[in-house]
Amino acid sequence: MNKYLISIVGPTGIGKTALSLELATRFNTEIISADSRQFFKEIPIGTAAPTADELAIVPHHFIHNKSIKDAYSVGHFEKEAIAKLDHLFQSKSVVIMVGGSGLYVDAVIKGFDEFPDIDPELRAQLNLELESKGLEFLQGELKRLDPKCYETIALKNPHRIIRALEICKGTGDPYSTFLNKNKQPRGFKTISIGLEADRALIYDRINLRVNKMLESGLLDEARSVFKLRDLNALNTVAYKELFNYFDSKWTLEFAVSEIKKNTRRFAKRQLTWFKKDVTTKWFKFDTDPKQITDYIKQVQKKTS
RNA sequence: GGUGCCUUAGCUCAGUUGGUAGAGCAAUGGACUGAAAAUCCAUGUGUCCCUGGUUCGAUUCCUGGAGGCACCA
Repeated sequence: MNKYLISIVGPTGIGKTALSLELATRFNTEIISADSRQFFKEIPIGTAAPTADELAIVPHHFIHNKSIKDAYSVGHFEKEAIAKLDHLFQSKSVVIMVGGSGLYVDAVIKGFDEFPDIDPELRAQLNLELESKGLEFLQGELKRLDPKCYETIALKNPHRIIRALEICKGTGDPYSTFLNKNKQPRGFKTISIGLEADRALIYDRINLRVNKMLESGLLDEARSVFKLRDLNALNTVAYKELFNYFDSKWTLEFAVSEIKKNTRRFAKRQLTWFKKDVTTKWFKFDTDPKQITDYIKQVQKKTS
């Protein structure tokens, strides 16, 4: 019997959570989250994680299961998510995945190449070198250690360069030699559902949602993690802007408008990523879930 | 009512000694293999308020008008 992962994608605030609850109920199944910030239990409001009421309707996985203090990355997530799916598919033929983070969604659906774990000290050191010697120095290092990667990488992007270098230095082998190995085939088929709306409407919904977050206590939440501000998990829209307000660098009004702006830009980047997958079937955000259910059943019939 | 200043991109403004224009921000498009709500790349946006006049040519100079601001009444 075929196993199906229903992957729901779309820009932030478009209604993925609501649709996932509907579909999970209709298919009598559970939900996997592929959202790089909703893992963290300390920051539920600013990440628009499902509420306690919503979590009570359907069992969720990878929501509030980590602390912002945990070192966590897409590689860990891929392994945990696949293990969870294997388990769920023992009793379910359909599982729902809701994803706001394109890289995390692809990690589950398409898989990644294997990389050894790298000592975090190495990245810290490279970041210091970036500051003291500049990006050009790191580019030169990469050219020396992995000329093939140097040809194709975004040379002005420090994160990309540092990632490649930490693999080169940490393993002794060029980064590019780890890429495009045979990936493990997935034991399930994926049906990808996208939610869309006019850009102006997406932006309106984002602006409204930020206001709602503030009403729900976003300020207190941000204040409660303020002293941990350097953690990567808090390099996140809403928190980083409010930290500037707490520092008295920005007024609250300005911080809020920056949160809205940066959330809009985030939504745009999500759309750019998700539009690349031509297998995704796009629906208007307010489409009747029954119609989407019918589409899924149709695809199941065709591919079984 | 009088006097002065202003009106140029979505916003704030610069500029053209007369040859139809450019910054910042916003916006838009894109990239992405363990930082991804991260990080990085690329790109314009126009009745230069309206109306006549002078001029080969006016957004620029002049007349008149409209709107805004300030001061004086």
